[in-house]
Amino acid sequence: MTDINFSGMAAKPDSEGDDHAPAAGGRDLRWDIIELLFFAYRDFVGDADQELEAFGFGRAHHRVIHFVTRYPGLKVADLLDVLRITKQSLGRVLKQLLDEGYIVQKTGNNDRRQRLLYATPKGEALVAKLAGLQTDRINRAVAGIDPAGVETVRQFLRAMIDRDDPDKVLEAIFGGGRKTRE
Amino acid sequence: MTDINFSGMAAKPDSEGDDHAPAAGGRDLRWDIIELLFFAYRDFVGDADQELEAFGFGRAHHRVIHFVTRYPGLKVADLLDVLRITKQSLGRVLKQLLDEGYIVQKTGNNDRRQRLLYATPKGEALVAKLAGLQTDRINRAVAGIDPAGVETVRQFLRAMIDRDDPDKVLEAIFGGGRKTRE
DNA sequence: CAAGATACGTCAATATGACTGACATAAATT
DNA sequence: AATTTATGTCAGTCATATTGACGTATCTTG
Repeated sequence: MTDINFSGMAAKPDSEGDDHAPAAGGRDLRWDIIELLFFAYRDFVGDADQELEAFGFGRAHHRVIHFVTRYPGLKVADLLDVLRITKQSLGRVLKQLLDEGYIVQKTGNNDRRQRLLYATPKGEALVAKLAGLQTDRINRAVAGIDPAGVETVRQFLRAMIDRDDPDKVLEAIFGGGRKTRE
Repeated sequence: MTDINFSGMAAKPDSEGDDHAPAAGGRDLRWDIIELLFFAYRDFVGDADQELEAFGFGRAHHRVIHFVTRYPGLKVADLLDVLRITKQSLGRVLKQLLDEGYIVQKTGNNDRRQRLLYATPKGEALVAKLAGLQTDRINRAVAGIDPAGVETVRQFLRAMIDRDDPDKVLEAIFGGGRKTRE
């Protein structure tokens, strides 16, 4: 797992006076969320890892095929914004997915320089398989939470995201308007 | 960023009948959480990246110094369980942190083979700085959420974590109720 | 139209953080 | 005394990321 820097809890918090973390006893109110995010995300992405191995892919492939499936017609430049990697890094992974038939490119109608990306049925099937594992985990996690609570979770996650430079995908997520769906 | 495989939304979900994701319009109820987790985590860990660069460290260093600060006296073996990496991978990073004075080792009292890890004031200061950025983000995110809602968020995150093989740190986190060392 | 900017692809070199496998040492356990 | 455990380390490899440079097709602009 990667990558992931994850978090950090502070040894000497000073922001709220009362917030400090005495070793393993007496849990605090905010740093525990840092840790929870680390472990939750670690296990969440771990779900897909085993499956990916069977296909000879890594997490980078998952991210690419996922967003292409989810946002058909995504341009290469859009993908770079979303993933925040360089085109050189994307290149290798994207080429593999193209060569192995998980993604196809179509020349843009308005701008023929663009290569619009689309998942093939093969690609969609892979994404569906991987997403199934993760939605299963999410469904289990929200099992004991009422609809209003689930909306609160969504609100929290949305509020954790930077909105300074919303790329195309983030705009879709945030509905362009207010935070909640619309 | 690594690292991080992240998520995936499915193109053809079939688990709940109603859960499917039509491109970028008509957002669904579960797959959006997959994406939200990806972006939230991406930005969350991104907070620390710039700071780490200034110190010449990477995310791996952050994870190590963080947990050592948070759980003083952690054994090397405990750290391997938490981070889920091999000792070879940990070795290089840990050695750097030791050499540069962010961490010190002490021989275990009961078992003299053990190297118990402790953060130095220098190490704690770094962790505090990094954690501050992340708790700021969390505090901003929960600003519009009432205490009960925040507890719901915590409940959700806890439920996202695998409990099969709880390591020492996870026990502390979940012991919140009773096993926490206390 | 010519010049420049843009979207994309690619070659080359490098870094980080992970891996497997093997082996060494000290200290605890049997 | 033999074995197991906790840790460290050497050596090689892999996946994914980086920067920098360059090429080419295509769109935009003066």
